[in-house]
Amino acid sequence: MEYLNELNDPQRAAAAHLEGPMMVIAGAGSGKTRVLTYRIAHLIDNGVDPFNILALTFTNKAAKEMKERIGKMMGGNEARNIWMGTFHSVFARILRSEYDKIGYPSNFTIYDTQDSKNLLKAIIKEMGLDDKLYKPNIVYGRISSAKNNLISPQAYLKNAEIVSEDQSNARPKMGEIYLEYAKRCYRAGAMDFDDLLFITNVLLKKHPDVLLKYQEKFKYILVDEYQDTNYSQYLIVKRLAARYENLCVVGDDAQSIYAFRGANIQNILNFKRDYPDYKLYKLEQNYRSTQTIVDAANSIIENNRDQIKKDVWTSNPQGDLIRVVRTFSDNEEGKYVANDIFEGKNNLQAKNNEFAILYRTNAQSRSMEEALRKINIPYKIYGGLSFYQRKEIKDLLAYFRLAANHKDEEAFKRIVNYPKRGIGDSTVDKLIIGANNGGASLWDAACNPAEFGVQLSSGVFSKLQQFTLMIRSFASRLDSVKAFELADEIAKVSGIYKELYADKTPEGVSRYENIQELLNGIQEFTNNESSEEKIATLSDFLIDVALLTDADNEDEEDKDKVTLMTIHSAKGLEFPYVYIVGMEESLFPSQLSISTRSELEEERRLFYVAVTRAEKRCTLSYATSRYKWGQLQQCEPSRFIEEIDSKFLDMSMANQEKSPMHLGDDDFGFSGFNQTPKQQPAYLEKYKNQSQKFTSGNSSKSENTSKPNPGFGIPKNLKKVSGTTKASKVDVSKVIPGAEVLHDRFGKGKVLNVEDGKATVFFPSHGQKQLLLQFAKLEVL
DNA sequence: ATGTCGCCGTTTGAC
DNA sequence: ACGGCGACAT
Repeated sequence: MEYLNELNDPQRAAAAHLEGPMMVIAGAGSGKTRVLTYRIAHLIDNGVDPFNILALTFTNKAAKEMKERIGKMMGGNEARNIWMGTFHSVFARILRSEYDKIGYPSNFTIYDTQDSKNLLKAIIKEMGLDDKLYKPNIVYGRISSAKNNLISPQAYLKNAEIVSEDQSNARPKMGEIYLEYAKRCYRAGAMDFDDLLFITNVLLKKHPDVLLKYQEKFKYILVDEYQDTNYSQYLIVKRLAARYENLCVVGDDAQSIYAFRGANIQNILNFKRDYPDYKLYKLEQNYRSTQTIVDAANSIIENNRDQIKKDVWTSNPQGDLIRVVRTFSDNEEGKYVANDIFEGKNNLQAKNNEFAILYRTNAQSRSMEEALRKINIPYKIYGGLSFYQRKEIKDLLAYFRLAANHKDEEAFKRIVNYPKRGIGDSTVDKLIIGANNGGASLWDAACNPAEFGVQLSSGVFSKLQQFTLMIRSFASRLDSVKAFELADEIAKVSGIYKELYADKTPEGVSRYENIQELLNGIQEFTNNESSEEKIATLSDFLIDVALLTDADNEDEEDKDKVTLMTIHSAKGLEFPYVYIVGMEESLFPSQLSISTRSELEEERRLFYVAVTRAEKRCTLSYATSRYKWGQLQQCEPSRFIEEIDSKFLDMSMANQEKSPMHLGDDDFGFSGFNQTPKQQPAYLEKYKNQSQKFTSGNSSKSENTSKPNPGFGIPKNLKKVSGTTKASKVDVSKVIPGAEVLHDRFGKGKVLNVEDGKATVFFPSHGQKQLLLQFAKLEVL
């Protein structure tokens, strides 16, 4: 037990806590994972059976890492028997074993977000509702938050407050959609992510014997990232812990950044109410960052009203000031960061993987990527479309799913005519109607169309039969054949392999490679999970796959690369040198999150998370202009920069007259239009004053923009549109100067001149902008 | 039954 | 700017 000596006093106290409810409030970098792992080891050393421990995390990765750490500490196989995983994976497992109590098949499908939205889209269409009003995203969000708050469709329909809310949003049918959606999921033997938690709650509530069984099993419960739990998760934990109250929750209210997806910070604040005799441990010593970074982060979070009082400190050296860098454009910001990393590698003797570039939105990665690529710095990007969400992967997985669960409606629809086999939309529509009328699954209707009143031509009927026969033949070997063997066969027999192989476009090649990668993964799974007693089957693979994400397979080659990611995905990570880019109003804090205090405070916590990722040096950068949705926008520095106590800031890079870097040739996208003031077309002169007026308001806040746009003879808010990619019904070159035109997004404008098939148009209605248009969709008025 | 065009949406995102 | 998807045309 000497490992407890590796901890500081509060850490040790928390890790040594054996019985009764406890909460650990852990400041950034204070060793919270360490406490969790040491406590689990300590429990086992004190005679607790690993089978009686449940540890819940927010990502598979976190669970895996913790398991490995405990395994290393304890030696032997003790750690293997701990139930450790995400809420979803742990309770999916329980639901599969208690399937008879909940009326689902044990091999129920898990619908991912896309499946759910597709089903909702279909339902909205079937109900004859306006899909402009009932947008799948909105409906899904509404249903999701209902489920996370344990509101069933029936309760939803009866809830006066909700009903009137939907009514005032002109969406009175929301409850009916929810009800139909729930029915259809049930009929398809499918649960969505929220169902996994919702139905677990139902199970534990309706079946006291089951509840008791798991209360007895999980005598010790630990929950990581407690600030990120939603109500549904909170209640599961509360129910399970009710008997023994050996509950340990760990979190940091200052790092709660997921309220937008249902996380409820109140869960931390309410712990005291639920367990009055709980013990509170505060981890306040930061081991990660320099004093400057810790103090600066504290000065940021001080601006929040809602927080648990704590005093994060460090005994680390003072370190460098936080550098604030201003550039003139997003591209230049990229160049600055790339260059600075390049220099840093030399001056600091640092490796690529010691640098991270963090941003608020994924779209910001582009300018960073370009700049890094130009000077050959290897990097890796997190985020974007996950491997498992790619179309080709979902297609192949749909074959597996349908084989395992014939009732899976979304899988059926996805592959019944993919690859093309002559079963078109009209056939599927007929089957859906038949199935709905008979209250049966799509599969049942497909097998016996006549029974459900579906008239099909004999040709289509036999094609359907071939299809169902094929699926059945896969199904017959699901549990007897090695996973890889069957998966490979399905890829071939279904025609997917051939279809993708034939496509020689770059995208097609990459799709083909993705399929191969999936098959490789299944091969690996087959080898790893097979034992002498049991082979790993495709059924086994399917149980895991719905809950897997990209982070679960890390590449070896990615080891020494600069990391690019959103701040959200950086939570829990640390890097010696961190760049937080795009420190601009409207971007960070996001335009969409500044209307209420709580939203703004969440953005601020996000900033706190970003700064506390840095160990040695933190750099903030902002651009004074950047492209957003193809439009050049003027930007002002983020309010968050001002919130940091200025004694921690090095502003020298923000106050320079000229950019610290050479201006790029094309940073402003004005080429051919703006070379010298002399060449400036006369017609611009008369708009100049107007335009300057418009811009001055924008840049007033920063004192450093005495020369906002040196060397350019036209007002900086004028902009060139290089032309919409998809050319055009209207030939712009035919537009006559002086004509009034209507543009599809900039509204009414006046044509100033036409040259080389490009029209220069002035749009007073659109922020006083003048646009150079080529191939634009213009209507002459 | 398959291809083309235009419109939508575009903060953050695990499971 | 740009990708995805659905409506519409071929």
